[in-house]
Amino acid sequence: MSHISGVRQAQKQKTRQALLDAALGLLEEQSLSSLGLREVTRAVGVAPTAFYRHFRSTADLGVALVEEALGSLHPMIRTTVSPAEDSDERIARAVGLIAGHVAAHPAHVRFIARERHGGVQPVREAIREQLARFAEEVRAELAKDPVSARWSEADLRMLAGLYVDQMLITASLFLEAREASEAPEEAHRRATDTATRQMRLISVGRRHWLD
Amino acid sequence: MSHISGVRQAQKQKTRQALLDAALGLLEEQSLSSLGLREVTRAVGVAPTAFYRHFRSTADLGVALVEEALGSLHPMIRTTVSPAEDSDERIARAVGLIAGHVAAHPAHVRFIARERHGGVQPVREAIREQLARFAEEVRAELAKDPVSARWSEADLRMLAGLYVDQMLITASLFLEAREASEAPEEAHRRATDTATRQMRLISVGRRHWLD
DNA sequence: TGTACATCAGTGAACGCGCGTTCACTGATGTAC
DNA sequence: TGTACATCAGTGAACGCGCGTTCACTGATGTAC
Repeated sequence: MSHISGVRQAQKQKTRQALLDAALGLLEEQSLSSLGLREVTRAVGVAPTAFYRHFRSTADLGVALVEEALGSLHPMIRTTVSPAEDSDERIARAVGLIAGHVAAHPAHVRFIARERHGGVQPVREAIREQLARFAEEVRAELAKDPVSARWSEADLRMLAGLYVDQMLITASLFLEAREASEAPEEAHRRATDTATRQMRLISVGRRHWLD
Repeated sequence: MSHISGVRQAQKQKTRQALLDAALGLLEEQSLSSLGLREVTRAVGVAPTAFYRHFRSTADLGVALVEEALGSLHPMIRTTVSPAEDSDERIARAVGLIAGHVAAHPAHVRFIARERHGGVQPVREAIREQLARFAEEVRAELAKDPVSARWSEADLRMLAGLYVDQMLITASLFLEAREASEAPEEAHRRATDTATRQMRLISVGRRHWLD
């Protein structure tokens, strides 16, 4: 079995993951465009030159972080959108799922929010592509819903985009609440309240779209 | 009159503005957290040490850019929100105003989008404060509208926040359209279409909020 | 199983370079009389 | 108006430092027989 997994490959993978983890940690307090290769290797405890065995540049590492950060979002998005009825319970569950995701992966959420419009073009592009895939998934889920029966394709795409943007806004809001110097619990409560009301308004708009 | 304006003060102001303009230009291709003081002075053609006569650091310059970039938005926001009826013409005019603003000040829009969640804390904070002021202005305008007569304060604040976020999303969309390598005109048209549909959905939600 | 050779993840020295910051300075502008 | 002094925006040399990248290397892991 050693020729399938391989001690060497496993060790390499471990170092690669350590570089990704260290970079993600360092990116809590700066942007990718100012992240240094030596900073990352120093944090991991390997020689600077080891970096090149895994990534061509910090931009390249950033693209890998996009896959890692947004890969974990796919299941959550499906769960958030899929149920049929636009009930308050459904909205509460969606908001709770987003809050839970932010609590579980704050650094990933921060990275995406920061680099979505950040200074590193290949990373922006990678995020844009992944979000477009999310929007398409959401659109497909919405299309299944009887509520959307008479909706045009363009309207469905518009609504899917609105949902994806709203999820990111809500996630950012929860992230800011975590970082609030005073009363983060109160900030979290307010974030939940605002997100819930906004999603309700979008739901109301959806329900009456074809009136 | 020279002791009021002052040749010296005028020249200083001119250099300061040149530093701000040069920084804004450099920030089209990177984030503030990687912007170097020497880069900025080199672009202007002054000695690196001259920078300190105007700003304590690039973060300090960034805060000044926030004032400059968001100051110009206040009048636009008022015009966008103020009219009473939720007609399609009103939405078309709002989308047009945003598109015009992006065309007139693309670098300012990019700066705000990039640094809103960027790696420089004082700048994030300055943007957050300015956007909160915008949201409050919007809330006050909405409150005047008869449509909002029976709305709660919390609902008005929620809607104001939704409008502000939506304006930023729309502005980013127009910015991306400008940068689209292929068919930027087509991208602009699609941005207009998406933004219009999304604002319509929010309007529908608003109209039926108290149903 | 044992041996001989190949691979390749990680090393460590070295490089040239641009960075932010300090300091004493210069000379045009401003002020007092 | 003219003179003598004060102010202060911008200068330029110098500093120590960390950066990204190159290169030949080492030694553990993998492969062939």
